[in-house]
Amino acid sequence: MKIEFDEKIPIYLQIMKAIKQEIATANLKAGDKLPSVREMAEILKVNPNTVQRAYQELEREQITYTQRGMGTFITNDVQKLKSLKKEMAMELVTSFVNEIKNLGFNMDEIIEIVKESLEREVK
Amino acid sequence: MKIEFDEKIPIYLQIMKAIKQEIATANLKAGDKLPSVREMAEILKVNPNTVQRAYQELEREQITYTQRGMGTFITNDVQKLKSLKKEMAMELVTSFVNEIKNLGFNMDEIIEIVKESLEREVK
Amino acid sequence: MKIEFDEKIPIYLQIMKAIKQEIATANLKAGDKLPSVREMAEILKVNPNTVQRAYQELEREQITYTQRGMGTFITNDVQKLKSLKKEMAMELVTSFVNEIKNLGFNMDEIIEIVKESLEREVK
Amino acid sequence: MKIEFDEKIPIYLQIMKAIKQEIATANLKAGDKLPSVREMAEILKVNPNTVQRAYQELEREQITYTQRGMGTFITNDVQKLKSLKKEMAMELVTSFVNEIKNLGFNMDEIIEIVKESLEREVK
DNA sequence: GTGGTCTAGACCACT
DNA sequence: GTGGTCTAGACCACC
Repeated sequence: MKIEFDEKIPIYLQIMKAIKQEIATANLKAGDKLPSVREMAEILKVNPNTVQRAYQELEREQITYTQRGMGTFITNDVQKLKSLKKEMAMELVTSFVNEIKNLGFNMDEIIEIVKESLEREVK
Repeated sequence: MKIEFDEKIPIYLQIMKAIKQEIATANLKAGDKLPSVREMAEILKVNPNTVQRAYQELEREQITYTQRGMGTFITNDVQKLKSLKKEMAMELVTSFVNEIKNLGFNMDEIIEIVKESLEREVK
Repeated sequence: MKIEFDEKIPIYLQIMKAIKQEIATANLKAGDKLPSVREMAEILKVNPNTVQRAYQELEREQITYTQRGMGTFITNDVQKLKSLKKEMAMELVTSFVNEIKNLGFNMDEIIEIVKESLEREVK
Repeated sequence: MKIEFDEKIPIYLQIMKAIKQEIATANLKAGDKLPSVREMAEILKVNPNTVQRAYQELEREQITYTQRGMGTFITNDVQKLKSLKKEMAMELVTSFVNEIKNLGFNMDEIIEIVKESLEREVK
């Protein structure tokens, strides 16, 4: 796992997001062990406390759980994991749609520019 | 102008964004006068320093200019204003497309969920 | 505010508890400002980060809210504050009753020893 | 013996407590043999090291003793066992009374809510 | 001045 | 080796 850190956003949030993406794309699955706090800190060239913070918040969101002295693991609640992907997508889409509407685009125009953008990526 | 402030994002950024949206939707046009710092602060129930900061940044981006003793005005550079809308849209779209791809969706799925989301809004 | 720290329990939890007690006893009321992180750290002879952690958790429990650059305040949700005292009392009582029952005491005996204990305190 | 483990409290402490409760309720009596470390670990679905630690601490408190090759036994010091129950009860009561007072309840109120709680349990 | 984040380094308890 | 907590000290953005 590599992350291009955006200076403007707290690192621990970016770590959380990266892990959630790994889950959404099924690179991380139910029950999988995350790298230890220290390992992950090493990998990301970041202070262990920062990783600790990210793991802590993930646990609070019940995306992970920790076993004392054993490590941190992805939750076994498969339902939770499924809905996670859906939720993340929904949040992205609705906030995008809202914002773009605020700029005064109508439905057809929105579809249009999304398509354009996608085609550009292909090239 | 009313803003639902998101506590997690700097208020001055949210003010800037709102003003840019007003421009994009042509509610604010070239040469229009913005409310004075104090008025705006009053309207938004916000510290005048915060409005000041927003205006300052807008000027740095050459979206507004100030005339001593007269107030702050939208730039007369119509070209600038047109490209503003385009830029904002492009930024929204590309970042959205990137993020949603990171969740493992492919092009067709993306178009699909955007359409779904738009239809839901209509109802 | 002074706290006799119990070495065995995380300091930030003890700070949270102390603040909750201040609320329960109405020493802190809705809207009151808490000492700044640094002030409180000074008062309690504790690292600011530790106070920060306590304040953060209190905010997550919606017992406080923060205003950027202004400080940390007790929530204005009076209902929340009322229920807080009740909840804390309930939790104490039920866990106490459960534990003491586990030791094999019956209802009359429990009442008895509580009374004894209270009388002893009086002297 | 089954234990609902609270993740936040050291498991060995919870095991110790459970055993003490068995003693207090006379399910375990002077001279009784405890399950072997391995058996207990099997029963509780716990690491043997953890059980080992619990047994060790109980011995340090002179609540149990071990006989080489024979196993771990409840002490024969009946006096010790009797006082154990009393001590545990006292500790529970005094800490409960202190805490509830800190919430601003007076003696009558305390008796009142304990009674309420007990009646609720009966139903 | 205010809270928020981060690093560096340390100690502890649990497995 | 694992996570959890704490200190010390620093920098930043916001009001």
